[in-house]
Amino acid sequence: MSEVMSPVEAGQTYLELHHQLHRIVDQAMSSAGLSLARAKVLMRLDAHGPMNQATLAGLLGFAPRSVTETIDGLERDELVTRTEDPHDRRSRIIALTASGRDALQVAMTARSKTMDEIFGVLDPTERAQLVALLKTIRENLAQGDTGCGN
Amino acid sequence: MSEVMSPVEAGQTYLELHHQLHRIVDQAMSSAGLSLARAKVLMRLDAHGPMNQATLAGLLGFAPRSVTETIDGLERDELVTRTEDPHDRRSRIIALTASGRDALQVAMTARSKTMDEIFGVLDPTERAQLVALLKTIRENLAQGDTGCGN
DNA sequence: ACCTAATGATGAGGAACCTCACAATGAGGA
DNA sequence: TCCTCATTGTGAGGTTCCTCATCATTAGGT
Repeated sequence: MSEVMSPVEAGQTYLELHHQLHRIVDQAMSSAGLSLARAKVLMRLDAHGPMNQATLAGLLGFAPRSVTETIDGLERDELVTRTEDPHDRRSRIIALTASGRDALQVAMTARSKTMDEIFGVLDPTERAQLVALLKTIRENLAQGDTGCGN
Repeated sequence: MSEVMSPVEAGQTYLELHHQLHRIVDQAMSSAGLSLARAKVLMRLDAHGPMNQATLAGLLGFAPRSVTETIDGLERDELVTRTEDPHDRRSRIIALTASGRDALQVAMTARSKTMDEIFGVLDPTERAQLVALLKTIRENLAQGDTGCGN
């Protein structure tokens, strides 16, 4: 415990949690009707309003191709609409529908509940600590990468 | 910063990093010849010796079906072998080959380098803190779930 | 011995990511 | 104008995960 903590050991611990945590959150949200991936998209649309897929890809840190696919599904389920952009005939504007907004709300409730279960075991000070550490990592990540971060 | 840190906010930060971090590590390792997923399997085999797929699934926290698929690939590339279990005709024993061991070594080097880049920005005390927090989360996770954790 | 239940692996099918290649469009310079 | 280059979205194809159904085998009770 008080041994020297190598980056590799830290990474090991992180990666072990990684998989489990993602699955737990995704499962909880899927049960509520929206997978984590879909919710991520809808959250952005809710926060920033309608936008084209390229912008969405930038915000999410996804490849454009991945956005196409996710939107395909969301459109099929009528949670978003894809309309032409009058100013640029290449681009399609994605917008939340009313059902999309409803679904998002339900999913976010489930999400919060799951987050409480997972991160509620830490006290507020510990959570602040954790977030500070993660942000430090994120900041120094942004250097050599795609730079989409947030 | 000194605001109250809610579980949801902490989770938000965690999930944002999640995707990026996974991709960075996976890409680095893939460039070195072994994807993260494949390396995970090979690491377990290296650490625990030959075993059947169910055991492997338990150790990894994967669904058995996922192990079958990953092993298919590894076997195709001759990094592992699948042999009959003389004591149980349902089961197949997975074992590392020499090439598998070599590939793993190369991949682990790449992995370490990437971990250094990511977690090296924290000092040892911070890393210890991070690991402690993650372990706290993991411990309390094990209650309601598959219980494969490590 | 037999019948039932648990277990090991896999087929089928799906979701969420990716890269690479490409058509259509837009934008800017010569 | 026209030529080139960047950008938007998507087809094609791959990987890594999943669940659910199924088959073969083993194990356990009676």
